[in-house]
Amino acid sequence: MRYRKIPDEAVWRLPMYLRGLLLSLEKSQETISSQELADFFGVHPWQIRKDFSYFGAFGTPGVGYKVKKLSTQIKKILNLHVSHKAVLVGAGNLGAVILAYPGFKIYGFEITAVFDNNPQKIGQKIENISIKDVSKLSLIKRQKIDLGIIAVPRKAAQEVADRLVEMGIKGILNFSPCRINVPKKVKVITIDIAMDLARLPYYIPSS
Amino acid sequence: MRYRKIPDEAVWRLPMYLRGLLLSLEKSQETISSQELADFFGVHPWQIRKDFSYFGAFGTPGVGYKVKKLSTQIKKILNLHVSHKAVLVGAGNLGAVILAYPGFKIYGFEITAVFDNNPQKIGQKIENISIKDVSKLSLIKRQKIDLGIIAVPRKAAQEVADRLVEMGIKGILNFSPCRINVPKKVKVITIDIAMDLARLPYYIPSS
DNA sequence: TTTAATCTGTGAACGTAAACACAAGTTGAA
DNA sequence: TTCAACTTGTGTTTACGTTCACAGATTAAA
Repeated sequence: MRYRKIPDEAVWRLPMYLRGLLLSLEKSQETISSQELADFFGVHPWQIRKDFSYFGAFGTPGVGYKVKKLSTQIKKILNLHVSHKAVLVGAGNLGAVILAYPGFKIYGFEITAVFDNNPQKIGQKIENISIKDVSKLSLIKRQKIDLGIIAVPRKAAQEVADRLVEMGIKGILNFSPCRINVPKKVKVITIDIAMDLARLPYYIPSS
Repeated sequence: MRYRKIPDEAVWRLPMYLRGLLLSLEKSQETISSQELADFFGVHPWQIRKDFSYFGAFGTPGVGYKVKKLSTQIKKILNLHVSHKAVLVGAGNLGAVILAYPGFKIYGFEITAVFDNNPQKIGQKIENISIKDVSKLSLIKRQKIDLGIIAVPRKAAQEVADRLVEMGIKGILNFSPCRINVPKKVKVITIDIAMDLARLPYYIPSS
């Protein structure tokens, strides 16, 4: 394959494909075709093949893809072949849900530290992790944590992000409904539930 | 303006612009330029002007946009000028967080019904809404509810979605980590936290 | 009234991604 | 060994979205 710029969209879709593959793997399926995968997600098979082709040739003509092999390769592309440690800031209701969320494991994520600024919460444990004072965030420097999850009120989000960047965090999942500014080398993904909900009514014919 | 197909991406960005406008409105700002708005989100001003232009001309050359007027117009475009009622299915930890989430209000959303299948939860109240048996979902037909929020385990998600569609729900916000099949007229947005997190490590140089 | 500064709205140019079509590889049956 | 059925990988075409550049509208100052 000649060199070609990899579309952001292709990278964006890989985790989706990976989820499907891991599900097939659970069902002990050995091989899967682009058609099967496509049906699973409601996309076109050529889209999937094209996306894979940016990263190499993983399949066998006439057969399809080895589920196990392909999922391993996608994990490698996404840098998910090694497990990642994450720090959670904000131990409120949302923080508790995130901590208890079972879905992180299949991607190899582990939340190993939790911080909050509420004195009543500091020292308590949720999901077997004791909540520490956010002013002691530098504690995470000893561990190899490269991801941060922000689940604090909007007004505190930017400050927390700044601190996380100082501590060497490379990627941030932000649940506060606001943009946060970080150096270019740090990747931020913001999840804004209300905004997502606000996208629905456009497609609903008004009553 | 000549007729032109409106890019999905433009629609997608409108709720973002709206959030910025509502924030400016809180600060009693009267007018705002595309440049100001753009700086706020880290995008280009011509992108914003172009996006608006698909829906009409809202600004004044030499002045900018009236914050209040523009936000009203965007709300109208997004069909957010009327408030929307939503039903929540799944009163677990995640459900409780969603119910308590303060961000829905500014877009005019209100969760007016909650369902679960756990007998221990049915009858209890959270946020002053009593949890009802999911088998009695048809109760919502009397109310004018057009949005559904799914916060149940993956295996139950499709079934819940089917029921919601039966009840006439037009849009679904799905927090289960799976695709759900619905008729074309129903719009679904799926939020998969783990998948979003899985998108980060690609951008992190491996250690 | 004139001029300079400001800012919007939009056609056109450009760049990127999706969709297509098919060559080439693989399998299994005849 | 041959042929038919199947599936991948990718160059090309088409569609779409972004960026650009500027005409035209507005304001404020001279």
